[in-house]
Amino acid sequence: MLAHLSDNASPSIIAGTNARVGFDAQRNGKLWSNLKEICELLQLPAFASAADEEVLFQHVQFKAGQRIHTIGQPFDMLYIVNSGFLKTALIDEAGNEHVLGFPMRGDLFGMDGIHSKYHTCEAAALTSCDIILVPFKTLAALGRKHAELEIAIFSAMSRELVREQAMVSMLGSLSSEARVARFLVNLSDRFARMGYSGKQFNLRMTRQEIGSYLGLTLETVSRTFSAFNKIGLIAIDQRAVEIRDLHALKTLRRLPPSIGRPKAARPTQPSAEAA
Amino acid sequence: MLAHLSDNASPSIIAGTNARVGFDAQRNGKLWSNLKEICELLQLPAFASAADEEVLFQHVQFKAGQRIHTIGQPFDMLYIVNSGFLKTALIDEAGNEHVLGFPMRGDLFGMDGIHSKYHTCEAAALTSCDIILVPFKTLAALGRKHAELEIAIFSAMSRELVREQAMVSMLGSLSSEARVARFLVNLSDRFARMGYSGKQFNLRMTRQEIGSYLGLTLETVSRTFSAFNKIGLIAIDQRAVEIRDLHALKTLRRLPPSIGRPKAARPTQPSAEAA
DNA sequence: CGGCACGTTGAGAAAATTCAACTCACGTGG
DNA sequence: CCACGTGAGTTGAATTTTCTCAACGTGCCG
Repeated sequence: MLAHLSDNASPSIIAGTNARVGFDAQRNGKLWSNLKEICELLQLPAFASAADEEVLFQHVQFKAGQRIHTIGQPFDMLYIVNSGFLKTALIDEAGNEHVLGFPMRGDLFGMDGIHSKYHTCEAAALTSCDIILVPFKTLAALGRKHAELEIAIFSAMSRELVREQAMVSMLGSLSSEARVARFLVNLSDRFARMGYSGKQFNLRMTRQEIGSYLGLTLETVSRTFSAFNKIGLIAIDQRAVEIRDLHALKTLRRLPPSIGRPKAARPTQPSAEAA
Repeated sequence: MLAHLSDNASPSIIAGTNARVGFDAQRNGKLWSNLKEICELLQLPAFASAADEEVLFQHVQFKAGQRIHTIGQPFDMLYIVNSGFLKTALIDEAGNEHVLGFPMRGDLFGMDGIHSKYHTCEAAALTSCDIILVPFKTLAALGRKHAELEIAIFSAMSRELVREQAMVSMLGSLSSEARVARFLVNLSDRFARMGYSGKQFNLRMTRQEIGSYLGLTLETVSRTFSAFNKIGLIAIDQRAVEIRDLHALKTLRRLPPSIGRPKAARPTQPSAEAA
């Protein structure tokens, strides 16, 4: 119960250029961050002049299940995750959700809306979240003022582009096992970078959401987890994961045939038998 | 035989801020474009002050098979297609190519390199191409000068992001037939927008490249084309395509079972038979 | 203590791949 | 000028992978 929340996806106070820090930082249990803090959070090289900027960005809390933005909603903000876990997703014509990513601390999202001025995907909180609102116009204006910041914004978008390209490549060519393995390695990396254990962590999303993200069914995800568990690559119990053999997960391409589908070893010549 | 080309992916003349238009536009058979022309080519709203900019951007010609940039190559340019057809692709650890897109006239590419300062994918010409070189530093500086241009660059990157998200969603959830259908519809749209016929056109890429792009094997692509041909959605002969039923292609989810795989109608009860 | 969403597991079906043979178009060199 | 080699494309059959459907555990919230 972190804070009282207005409602679904429409924070009524607009982040921007008002506010003195000491006072407003505490008001309503909300926080405000300056440009320097944001650069650090995003792991951008905080450039010299950033410290001089007095612009403050508002934090807003969301509870699990709440949407930060929805499909079709007019775009005017970017969002930075200060804490908590989210998912971003597309809804296709048939009404099926397709998960695009799982933003967490330090991740920037909402950039899908820049082009059409409307969001083309939705973002929802998987846990309680603390999100920093970054009015796009404010950010663009700052970019025009500070060359390093402009480049940093381009860079952040480029990074997202590269990430999605890797995703496309993975979906296009890897087996289900390899996809699940890489998903775990990726989570492990991100938890480690956040200062948490990269070896033991809790999944914040359902098998369904993982499957949607990886282009697999929830059953295939579940079976693959079980198979990894059986051969000692991981230990998994519900949402609690322990990475046991990171290297194997990183390099895994395909499981030996007999593991995933427990079938008697097949003779190399499947010729005359089983009459 | 459009022009004499230096070599693979290393145009020796650096585009930038030199050059008087009338003279250099013809020198060496090369062309130079100003900011206004580029905005038009990219279908950006050409803003007022763009016309005043005297910066010129160099064109370079590539022949089919040549690479515009390679993986690992230091990034300093963006590229705009003035004419011709290309592919962009990732090479995975196993050495397999994974096609990411097929840039054509009006498309901007090379943005993958902004983040890491090195290109993470390669771009190769499928036909003879005329490419405009846009030094990234020059573009960023212009963005800082013109608010509308800065927004337009963000917008172009956002559009690419949304395009890739749609791709991820497609790879994650659509059948092979639906993917191929959408691929054809997408090509049709783009040809039409370029002023060519959206009904009849030539594929510039192999079945292998289409398959790689769609996350399918070349055989599946070929079979799907044949099936579409058989039921009259398209007419196809080698690389020549005629779109016969655009609406059906747009809405296709899955082919009726008997079409793709010509098998005798199976009894609803596959019980006692085939002794 | 239900009710219910989440997760696991199995068996059979469907989709797509693999392997293989064959055809076709095109360009090169004899 | 035509034979021939080669890369591209087509098609078939068998196999593999993944999905679908279904049943059953499990843990949590009201």
